[in-house]
Amino acid sequence: MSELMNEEQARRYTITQLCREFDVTPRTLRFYEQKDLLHPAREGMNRIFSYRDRARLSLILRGKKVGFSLDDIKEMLDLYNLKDGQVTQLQVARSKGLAQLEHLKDQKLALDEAITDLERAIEIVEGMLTERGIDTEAEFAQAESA
Amino acid sequence: MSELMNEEQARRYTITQLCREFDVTPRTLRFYEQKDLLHPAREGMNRIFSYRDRARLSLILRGKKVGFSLDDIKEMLDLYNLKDGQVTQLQVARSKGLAQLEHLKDQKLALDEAITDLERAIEIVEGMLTERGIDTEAEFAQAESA
DNA sequence: ACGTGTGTTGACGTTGACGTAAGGGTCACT
DNA sequence: AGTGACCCTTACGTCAACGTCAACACACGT
Repeated sequence: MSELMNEEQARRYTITQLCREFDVTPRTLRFYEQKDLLHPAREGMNRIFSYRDRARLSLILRGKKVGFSLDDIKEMLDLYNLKDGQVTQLQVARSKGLAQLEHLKDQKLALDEAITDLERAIEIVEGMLTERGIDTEAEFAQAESA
Repeated sequence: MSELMNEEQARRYTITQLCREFDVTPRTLRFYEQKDLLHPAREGMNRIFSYRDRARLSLILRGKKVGFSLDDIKEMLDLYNLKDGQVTQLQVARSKGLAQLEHLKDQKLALDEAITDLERAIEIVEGMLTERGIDTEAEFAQAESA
């Protein structure tokens, strides 16, 4: 490979480069382009991702990690271009964030409830088993994935 | 015996009765029948759900609540009929329960991480907004500037 | 010239749990 | 006889976020 990395070339990424860096598949990046989340240029047939694309991808994945839908993410990302000092974008992001946060907290409540429910159910089942003279202690978790 | 039979016979449910009681739609019960989770009898064209069906539905919904898939639920429910003192059924239920419990706990860890991530992100956004002289103190939001 | 590796483009499949449409029957009241 | 409530059927649609092909293009090294 060439030793000189001028700035322009440093800010260009091929699809597999980005895939490796962010651990996603090419299909995913093409999907994001199709969804208008990324806008890679073309060189012949091949996609060329810019530094901006890379930054957007990073934001997309972070957004996904906290449970935003791709549509939500697109909405927030699109506001980058409005340039009213980015205030609108920030306000939208904040409001969406607060909503999502509430959503996550609701999920957490439901999840905690599910966990205690399930724990209690398992205890009942184990009680029924020991009643029948079957040992349920110190067994290895039978990792039976069907 | 005859009185008991009468009581048993009295426990017949139409589709909408069960729907109202468990807050599900008719489509759902038909779907469960199609998936072999419920086995209502017919009277003419109409489904007649027995007390057993009602009990199964209750179990189905409880299973769903703790995150079991319908396939898992079916597997466990089907073991009711094997009658080896129900030991097999209990053992399968226990093992599936433990697996699902681990799954839920994993989810909980991810969820907690997502929540703190999102909280931090919101703080950053709010910081950027107050920097721009915009008020972020919403009326019902509990988040105050630190 | 050849294979290998990397890229491209659709188009269809997957998963889970149903929803919806479209059409029609039966029954009790009024 | 009409109205409305309830019931049935089959079949296709939905959502999210991709996965999985198939078929084809291009460059590189040998």
